[in-house]
Amino acid sequence: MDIFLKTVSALNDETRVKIVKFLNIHGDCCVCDLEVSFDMIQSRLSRHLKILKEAGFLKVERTGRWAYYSIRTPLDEFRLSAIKEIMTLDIDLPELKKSCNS
Amino acid sequence: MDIFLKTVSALNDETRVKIVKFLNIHGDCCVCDLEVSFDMIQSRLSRHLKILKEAGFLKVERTGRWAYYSIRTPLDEFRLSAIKEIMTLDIDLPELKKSCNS
DNA sequence: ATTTTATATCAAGATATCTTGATATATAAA
DNA sequence: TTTATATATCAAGATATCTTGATATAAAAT
Repeated sequence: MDIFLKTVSALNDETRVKIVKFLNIHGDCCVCDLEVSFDMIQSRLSRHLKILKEAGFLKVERTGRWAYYSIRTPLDEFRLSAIKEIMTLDIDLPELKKSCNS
Repeated sequence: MDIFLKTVSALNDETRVKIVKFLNIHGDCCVCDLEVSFDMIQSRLSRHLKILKEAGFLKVERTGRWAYYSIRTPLDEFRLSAIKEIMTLDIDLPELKKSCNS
């Protein structure tokens, strides 16, 4: 039950739904690129990424000072179906902007 | 987006997850039977049922003074996959107890 | 008509989540 | 070794959600 609720509550936020769709479209992104793309302060973004990661939607790979977040694979059927549903949503996503020297 | 968040936030509560699993196992139940089965005060139960109904998981049929809640059909793929996931969860459900004269 | 039964809704306190700004950590550059 | 950059975490206020108890509605029984 706890894992299910963690999974579901991770999806229960407009910002995180946008992040999931954005990463599913663009693949790996470092935090600073997401920061400028979404025009979001860093602490807020970092927190949302952590929640999505701990709910099993994202993985991180660290290289130097950068942390690259992406959709975790493989995903179980429920998370997959959630992402599939998110991809059908008519959401206004920002453009991908590159900011750092990664 | 709004509908998706409504759907997801309906699942974001242990009580409602239990109700969904219970109704999926037992079929139609009136509120008072759920009330005694779950040993839950009526206003609380009524609120959770409303949230699940408005999120598209449940339907109500009224007969006399009774309101029978059940899993709505047909369900779209995402809601179906959520219920499927809920059915796999190892949750302690109460016994079905009959209370009213329905 | 009055009372009882089943359900819904509302107000208010308790609890959880989100956002911001400040601070911590850790790698790389100077 | 000092400074700059990238990311993470924490504290506190703002906002949302949950629970309870009180009240409302509406059908059936008396």
